[in-house]
Amino acid sequence: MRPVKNPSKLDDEALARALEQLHALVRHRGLKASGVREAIARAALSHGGHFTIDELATQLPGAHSTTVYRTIPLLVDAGLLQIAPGAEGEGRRYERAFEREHHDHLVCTNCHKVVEFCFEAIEMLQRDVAERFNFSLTGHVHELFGTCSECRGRASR
Amino acid sequence: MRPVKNPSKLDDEALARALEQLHALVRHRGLKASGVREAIARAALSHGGHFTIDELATQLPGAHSTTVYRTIPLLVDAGLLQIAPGAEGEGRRYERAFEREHHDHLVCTNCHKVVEFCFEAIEMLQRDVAERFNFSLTGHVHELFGTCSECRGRASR
DNA sequence: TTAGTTGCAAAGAGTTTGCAAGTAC
DNA sequence: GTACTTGCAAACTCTTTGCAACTAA
Repeated sequence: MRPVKNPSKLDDEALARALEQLHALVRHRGLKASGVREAIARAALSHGGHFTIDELATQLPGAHSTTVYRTIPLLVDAGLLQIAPGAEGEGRRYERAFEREHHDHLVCTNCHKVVEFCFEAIEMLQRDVAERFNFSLTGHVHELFGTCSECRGRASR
Repeated sequence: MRPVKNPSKLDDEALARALEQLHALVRHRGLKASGVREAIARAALSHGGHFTIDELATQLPGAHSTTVYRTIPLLVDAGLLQIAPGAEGEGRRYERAFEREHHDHLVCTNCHKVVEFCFEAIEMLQRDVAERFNFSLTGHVHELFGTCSECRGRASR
């Protein structure tokens, strides 16, 4: 088990790879190139954390929110983004998936601090579960909730 | 690891305990008894799986959906129901929490079939993670996504 | 009598769709 | 020229709120 560092912004090369991956899907589907779509992709990939479609649209005066709504599923299909888990009740949130290592979350329910971790032993057991029930596994959401040491210390003081 | 049988309906005694637990909360909050509320509680507790508020309201011609929307949070606070995780995108879903053993979910992303399972080995590793990062664990969301054998068979045909 | 409960209608938030104008190829 | 893309407005779904009538205590 090990902590996962917060996703640093993609460097220019990685961004180019991501856009090429998107263009590959665009070509494959017989769609056309578009500057607005690329701008949305750039903004989404550069965003460090979890974002809603509306937040992204606000950052992009050049793109109407409807267009962002229409573009995000394409970016998900292209493997650039994924739905961010959690966010019960609010609008759906997305996060970068491209060249981002897999991680699970440990969340402090008091101060909302998030620790990202990666634990191969758990992933192995998940594969066992899927096999046992004859599922072919494509993903998972795994979030642990609790109280961090700081908050416990603060509470007992 | 073992599957968790679909929650069989509560027997009459258990149902009575659940309703008493609800009435305790109602009294504690200074609310009043109500037949409609009890009917909603009965229907929610008797429902075998995950349900939306609208589905529940449809089963209850005697209760307006607005009333169900108003009642469900009370049932959650009373420990009778909990939000069913997953359901990304659709309306929120609930499931029984009262006298129901803990379980995680394996969800088919194609037909939305849900298998509930319980795997103590994973729970142990979760406790290890929490300990490693000095968190005191209070809960978790753990859902595996994939394609079930039926859907894979259908797709390859 | 007082205060919680209910149904109905309307308001809100988030998201999707129809359409006409614009644009890539 | 054909077909995809975009912005705008409207529609749609899910959920919440305001209000008047009803009801438990």
